Amino acid sequence: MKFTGSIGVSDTVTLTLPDSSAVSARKGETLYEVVGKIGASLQKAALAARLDGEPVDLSLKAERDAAFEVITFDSPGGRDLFWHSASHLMAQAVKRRYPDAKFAIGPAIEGGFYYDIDMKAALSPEDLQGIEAEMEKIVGEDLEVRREEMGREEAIALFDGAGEIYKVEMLEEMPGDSVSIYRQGEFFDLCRGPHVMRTSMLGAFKLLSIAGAYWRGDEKRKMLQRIYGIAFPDRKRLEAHLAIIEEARKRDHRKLGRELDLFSFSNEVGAGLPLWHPHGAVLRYIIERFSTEEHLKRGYRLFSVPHIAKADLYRTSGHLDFYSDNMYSPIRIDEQDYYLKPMNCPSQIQIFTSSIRSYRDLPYRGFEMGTVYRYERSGVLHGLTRVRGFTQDDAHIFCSEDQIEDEIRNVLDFTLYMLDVFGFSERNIYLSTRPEKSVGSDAGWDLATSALKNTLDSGGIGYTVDPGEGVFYGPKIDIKIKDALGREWQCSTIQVDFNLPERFDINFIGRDGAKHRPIMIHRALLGSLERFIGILIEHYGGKFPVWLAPVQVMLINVSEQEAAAAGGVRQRLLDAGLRTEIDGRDESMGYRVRDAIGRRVPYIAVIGKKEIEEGTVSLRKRGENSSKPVSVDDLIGMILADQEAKR
RNA sequence: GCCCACGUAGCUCAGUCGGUAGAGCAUUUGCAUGGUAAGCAAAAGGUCACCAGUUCAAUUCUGGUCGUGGGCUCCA
Repeated sequence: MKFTGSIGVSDTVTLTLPDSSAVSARKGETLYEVVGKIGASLQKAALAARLDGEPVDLSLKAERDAAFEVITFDSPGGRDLFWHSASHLMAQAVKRRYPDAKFAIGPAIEGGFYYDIDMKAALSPEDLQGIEAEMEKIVGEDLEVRREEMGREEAIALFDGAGEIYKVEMLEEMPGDSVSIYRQGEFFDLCRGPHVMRTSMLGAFKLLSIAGAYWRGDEKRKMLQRIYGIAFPDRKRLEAHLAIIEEARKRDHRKLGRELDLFSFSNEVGAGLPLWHPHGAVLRYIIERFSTEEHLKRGYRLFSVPHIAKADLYRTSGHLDFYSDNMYSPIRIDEQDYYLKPMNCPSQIQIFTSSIRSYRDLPYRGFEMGTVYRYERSGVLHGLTRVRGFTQDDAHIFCSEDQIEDEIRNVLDFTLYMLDVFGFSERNIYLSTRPEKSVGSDAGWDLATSALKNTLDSGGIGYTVDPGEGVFYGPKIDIKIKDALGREWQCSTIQVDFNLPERFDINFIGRDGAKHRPIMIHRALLGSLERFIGILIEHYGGKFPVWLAPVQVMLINVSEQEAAAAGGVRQRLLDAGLRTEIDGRDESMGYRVRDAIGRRVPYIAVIGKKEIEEGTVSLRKRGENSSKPVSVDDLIGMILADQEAKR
C-alpha cells in the first residue's frame, strides 16, 4: 500500500491516504505523526522534512496497513499529544534522577500536563530545575519514541518487574487483552498514545509547580507528588505563554484587593472571613442594591432572616443529617442548641408557612441577601472565592407543578441578564443530577431533573451533565465563570426541590379548596457576593465600569488655593449621587494623577485657577493621557450617561 | 483535612552558616506652591507570626499552633 504526497517548506503538505481521502498541513507547521499507525520510514521522512526544510517524496511503502493522521501542535488534539509526550519526557528525567520513583498517571490537561509520582524524596521547588536539566539532556539525545503492542499479561509482568505498582493496578482493571506501551531510550510507559516521534521534537518546556494529589483522587489513599508543567514547540511560544500567566497573576483579586484597598483578612478575625474596606464595601453595596432592585422589578418579595436558628429547624430540613460536615458547632442558648445558618432556605420557608397561602399567591418569590456560614476545610480557602462566611443573592420560589418550567425559564433569563450586565459572556452551564447522599423519592428527582433539562433544551442552551453533583434535596443547573487564571468557579445555581416542601409540610390552598404541596426553586444568580466580586475584580483587572467604580471621580486641586473650590465641586457631584473624592494632599500634581490612575479611577478632574474662573474642571478619562476642560454640569451629565450604559 | 512551600516594617523584598536587623515604596514632619504617570530632605516605624524545646545566647536549629500560597479532596 502506498501513501503519496510531498512535504516541503515551500509547500502545503498533502498526503493521500489509501482510501483516497487526503490530509494536509500548512508549511512551517511541525508534524507529529501518530506513531504506530504509520510506518517508520514515513516517520523518518516527515521528521527529516521538519529538520531540513527540504521537500521529501512521501511515496513510501507503509509498513502497516492503516490510515494515519497528521497532527500539528495547533490541530485538534495536537496540544494534548504534545503535552502528554512532555509528561513522558518528564517522567523519564525523574526516573533517572530518582530511581525509586513509581509513576501513577500523567495526562495532558487544559493548561499543560502533570505526572503523579510516588517516591521517597519529597520534592521541593528547587528540585524542578534539576529535572528540567535532565529533560533537556534527553531532548538532546534525540531518542526515538516507539510504540509497542503487547498482551495484557505480558505488560503486567513487565511493569511488575519494574516495581510499577500503580501501572500494574491500572492494567489489572483494564478491559481487553492487548495494550500499548511507549519506549524512549531506557524509559517505557503504559500509554494509549499518540506521541511525538522523537524527544527532540519537544522544543521548550517549563515545570511549573509541585503539589500533592491522592492516588485515584481518593483522600483515603496514598498522597502522591504531582509535578505540573507546560511545553511548546519553541522557546518563543513558551515565553509568550509564561507572560500570559504572569499577566493573569497581576489581576489576581487578592493582589488587587490589597492594592485597591477593597478588602482584607485578619488573623485576629479568622481565616476565610473577609473584611470589607470602604471601597470594597461600597462596591458590594452597589451590587446588592442593583440586585435587590432587579428582583423587586421581577415581582420578588424581600425576606430577611436571622443568622442563627434552632437545631430542630435543621433536623426537619435534613441539614443536620446531610450537611453537618459543613455546619459549625452549635451555640447553647437556654438549654437549646442553635446553629449558624449554613443555608437560608429553612428559615425562609418559615415566612411562607407563617400564614395560609392560596394558589393565587403562587408563584411566591422571596428574595434575600442572605449571609450563611459554612465550614470549609482550611486548605480550600482561597481569597474571596472560597470563604467561610458569605452572602448569597438567594431566593426561594414556591410554585405549583405546572409553573415550574416557566419559573425556571424566568430564573435562567434573569441569571443570564445579570451575568451579561456584569460582563461575563463566557460561561459554562452544567446540569447536576442526584448525588449519593440525598433525600426524596426517585419520582420526585426525575420530575425535578427533567424540568431543568426541558427548560435548557427548549431554550436551546448548551450544557454538560454533571452526574451526582446535585444538592441533597434536589438537582440543579449551575453556571460557572472563569477567574483570571482560567479556574472555573460556580456562581449561579438553580435548584428544583420537591423534598423540603414535604419535610416542612408546606401547603397552599388550591382552586379546589384542598391543600396542595408547592414545589420550591432555590436559586442564587451571582452565587455569593464574595466569590462574585472576587471574580469581578479579576474580570475587569480592577478597572471597574463607571457604575461599579468605588470612586468614580477623583478631584485634584492644583494648589491649596483651590481647596475650597474643589470642595464645592465635590459637593455638587455628591449631590448628583456620584462617588467623589478629593486628593488634596501636599504632593505634586503628577504624583496625585499617577496615584489616581493606579487606583483605576475612571474620571480624574483637575481644578486650578483657570478652571475656577471658567467654572470647569480639567477632565482626564481613564485610559486617555490627555485632558480637556468640561463644565461641572457636563461632567455630571457625562458620568450619569456612562453609568446608565452599564457595561 | 492531606502533600509541598512559605510567614522579616503598612506593601514588595534583602539579610543573619545562632550573638535581637536593612532597602525601596507608603506614613509623618519640614522645605518647595506645583498644570496631568513619582519635587527635595529628614524622621518615625519591627517581641523577625505565636508557643514550647535545644543552647551561655534563637528571628535563625527542632517540635507544635495560627496564617498564607500551589494543588488534592470538597464546594457558592
